Amino acid sequence: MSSKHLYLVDGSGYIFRAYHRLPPLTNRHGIPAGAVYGFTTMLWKLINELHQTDGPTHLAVILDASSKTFRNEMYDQYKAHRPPPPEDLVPQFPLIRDAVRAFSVPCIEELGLEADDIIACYAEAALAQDWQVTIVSSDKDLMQLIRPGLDLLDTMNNRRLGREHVLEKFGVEPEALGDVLALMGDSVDNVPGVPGIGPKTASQLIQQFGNLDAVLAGTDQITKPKLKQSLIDHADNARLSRELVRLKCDAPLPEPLDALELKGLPPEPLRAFLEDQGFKSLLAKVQGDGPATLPSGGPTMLALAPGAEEKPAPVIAQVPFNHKDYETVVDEAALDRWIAEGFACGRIAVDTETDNVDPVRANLVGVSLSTAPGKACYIPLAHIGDGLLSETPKQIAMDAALARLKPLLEAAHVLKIGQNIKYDMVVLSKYGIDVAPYDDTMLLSYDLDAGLGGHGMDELAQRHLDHACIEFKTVCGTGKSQISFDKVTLDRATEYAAEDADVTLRLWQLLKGRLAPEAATRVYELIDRPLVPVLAGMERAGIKVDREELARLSAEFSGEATRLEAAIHAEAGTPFTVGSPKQLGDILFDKMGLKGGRKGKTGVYSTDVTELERLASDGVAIARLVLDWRQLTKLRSTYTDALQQQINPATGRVHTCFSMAVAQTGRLSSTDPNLQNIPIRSDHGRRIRDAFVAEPGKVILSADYSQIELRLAAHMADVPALKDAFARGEDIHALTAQEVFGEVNRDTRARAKTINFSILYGISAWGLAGRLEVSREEAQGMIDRYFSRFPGINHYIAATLGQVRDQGYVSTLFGRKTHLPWIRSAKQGERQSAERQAINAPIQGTSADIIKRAMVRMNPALAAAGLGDVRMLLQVHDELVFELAPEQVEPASTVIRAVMAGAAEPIVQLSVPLGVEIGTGPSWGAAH
DNA sequence: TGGTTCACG
DNA sequence: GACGTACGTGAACCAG
Repeated sequence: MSSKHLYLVDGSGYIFRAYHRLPPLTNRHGIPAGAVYGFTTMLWKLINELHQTDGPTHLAVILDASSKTFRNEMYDQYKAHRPPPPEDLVPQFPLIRDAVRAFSVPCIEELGLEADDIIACYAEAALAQDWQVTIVSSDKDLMQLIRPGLDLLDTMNNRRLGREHVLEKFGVEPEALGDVLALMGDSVDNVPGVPGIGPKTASQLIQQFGNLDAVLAGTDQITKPKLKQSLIDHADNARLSRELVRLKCDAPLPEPLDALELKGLPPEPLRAFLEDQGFKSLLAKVQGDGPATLPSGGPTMLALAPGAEEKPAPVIAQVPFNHKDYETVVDEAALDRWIAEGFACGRIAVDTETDNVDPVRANLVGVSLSTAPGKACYIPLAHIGDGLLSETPKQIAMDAALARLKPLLEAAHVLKIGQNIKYDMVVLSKYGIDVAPYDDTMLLSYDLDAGLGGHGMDELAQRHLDHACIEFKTVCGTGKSQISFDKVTLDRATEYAAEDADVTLRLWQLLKGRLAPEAATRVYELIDRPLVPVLAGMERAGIKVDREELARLSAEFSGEATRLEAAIHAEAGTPFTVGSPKQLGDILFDKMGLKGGRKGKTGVYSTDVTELERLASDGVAIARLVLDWRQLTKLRSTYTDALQQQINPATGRVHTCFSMAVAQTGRLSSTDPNLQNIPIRSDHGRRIRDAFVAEPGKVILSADYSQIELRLAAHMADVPALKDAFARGEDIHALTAQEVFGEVNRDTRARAKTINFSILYGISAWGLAGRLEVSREEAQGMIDRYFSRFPGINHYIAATLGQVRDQGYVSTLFGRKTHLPWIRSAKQGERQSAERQAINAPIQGTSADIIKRAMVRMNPALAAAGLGDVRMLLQVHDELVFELAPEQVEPASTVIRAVMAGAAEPIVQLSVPLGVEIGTGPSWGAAH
């Protein structure tokens, strides 16, 4: 075997992938160059990576010279439906040839031949001389060439494709692949194939008969009548298709094989080319200046350039966990030693232990500290023993300990490191301590690894330190026998609490250094970290609810529900548990014999709102009754009853907890209670909002962004018609209705609204068809019209999908990443789900970034306007809720509107205005 | 505990 | 040609 190894790069595939992967960028001369940049990067990456393995000795890039080839003489419809290359791609072709030459690599094309044919010819010639051949492509036509000594390299997943791949994908040996391709045809290249035959059937037929001729000769053995007839009717098409997919491998070589020899990579021509185009980040990489750094001016391409994410995780020699080494601090001298140590280190991990998961209700029970891996202590402050046999253990007096800890926790030159430090801030603020400066390992993890797993401490310790933390429940128990932390013995408490601080410090050491190389500094420092004390303040503030009003609503909803239940039982002819989907399904579809299908793996009938609405519109009385019953019981159990329980007796208000590291996209979430899903859409529901009131002498002000996600989509996808409409303040759904349906009325506007949301969610024609209750074809037609009327959306989707497949994550305009590992799932459903998430996450996430920035700036802006006592209470994704004096409404509205509308700047300049709508009233409901 | 349903953006 | 039937959340309830 010769030691020579030829690499043939399918240049056309590279170009189109580069084009669709990158946004429309221009080079230093103002010429479109996104594809040039992408192509150059990919080629550099390829050569660089191959060089580090047992690399190629010969390499060439193969391009298509023209659109007309010998195949058009065989079949004039060949590739006839293929649209011409995009307008902004055409001027990039010559630049791409320049790029290849800059690498000192031959760039080969030949009139009348497609790149695939030239590749086949070179492959044939090289194999004849016993060379190894690798074709850099994932094109299925080229897979026909696979044989011993020849494989394909799919750079998208860095996979080698050989015989096994063809067998797995098409069920046949590579030699028989041409026959399969001929039967199935190719709608993109307009290879006719045989109608009704796709990859599955084609593969099955070839496996059964051996080859195409045998299939066509053996139709009498085929049992399915439709398939048999189609094969007989279109036998000629099948034979023609066989010739169209056959690669021509006997043409003379444009350059001799030896001319493809790789002579290293002379730096000068490449440097000159990159400099001329203004590809600075790539230039830096080529010159060995290390990985791409943060974006600095110029086009956005730096942020998209691959490379930085491929660093190996740093290996830190791990100090073992030994719980017996932790110190229980019970005298002031020992405490002073630890505090001095904290000042000396300049950073210290801190964790508080309390008697309640709700920080607003919690009392401080102890504090743990850590200054180095393995070195941690616990300072018990309010332990009371088990309350039965043991006595209250000896501890430092709370006041004395806090007086000593306060200077450390507030010292400007000592960094306090916490895991979910918002909790500790809320607790400590009740004791007059304002923790600052601070870092939060939960947020570090969230801003680096969103989408790769949870961000709780136990999970992070397992993932990064390979350490299983002592579980809270093994210390305090669970369920009825659970005890509060102040009843835990000091030695158990120390093991648990000090470990938390120890783990937090270790995690901080691992995660903090990743921020800059992984381009997460901006999101962490400018958005999430500064938001922590803002949210802590909102949680402490809480919002007043009118308990009596809630109780009245509960009683009213109860009464109505009881009446409805009786009516439902009467309709059903038997009493049953209306709240049981299983029993309801059996009553509706078995006993009453209504039409409806089984759903789900559990085999229960679906009785959800769409199903019941369908029945109700068919005049089924019980369906409407059940819907009304469900609404009332839902509102009562989830809201009017539960909220009364949630009122904090000490403050008379409800204090939600905002979670910063739960949502995959950067949004907040709200729990205990969830105040982000308080009803508003129904009349019954809206009355619940009226129970959220201002304290006497104050009013509620609600400010919400109007259609922020659609505006961001218009900006991010660069859609002129949508941007203009937003700039002029037009009704965007009406505009969409006009463009898609040609007229605006109630119905078309409602449908247009659905379509607009569908686009944000990355819907399929099937999904839209279901929502609008039209056929799949009609839905596809609407989507097509939408894409043609609003060009840019298409490109955004293609570029986003290319990006996520390439790098495994998508980013917001501010650089927040959402990792989507399922994008590489072998299961189609999981993959498609990840694709929809990829389309939505940058939009939803950018919106989340913007309102978070508004929140970070809000209190200082209000204070600067002399409105320091205006209180921000809630955030509901695109809405902020405030409590203020009536005379403050006017000046505060000005400040709030300005802060919210300008929240993206100066980091991001939007090409659409952000609209802010403000309302006020005695209650949250009235403020809308 | 998992499945179902439904409240919100 | 089969597949699936919109993105992101949290809470309550039923049934096993």
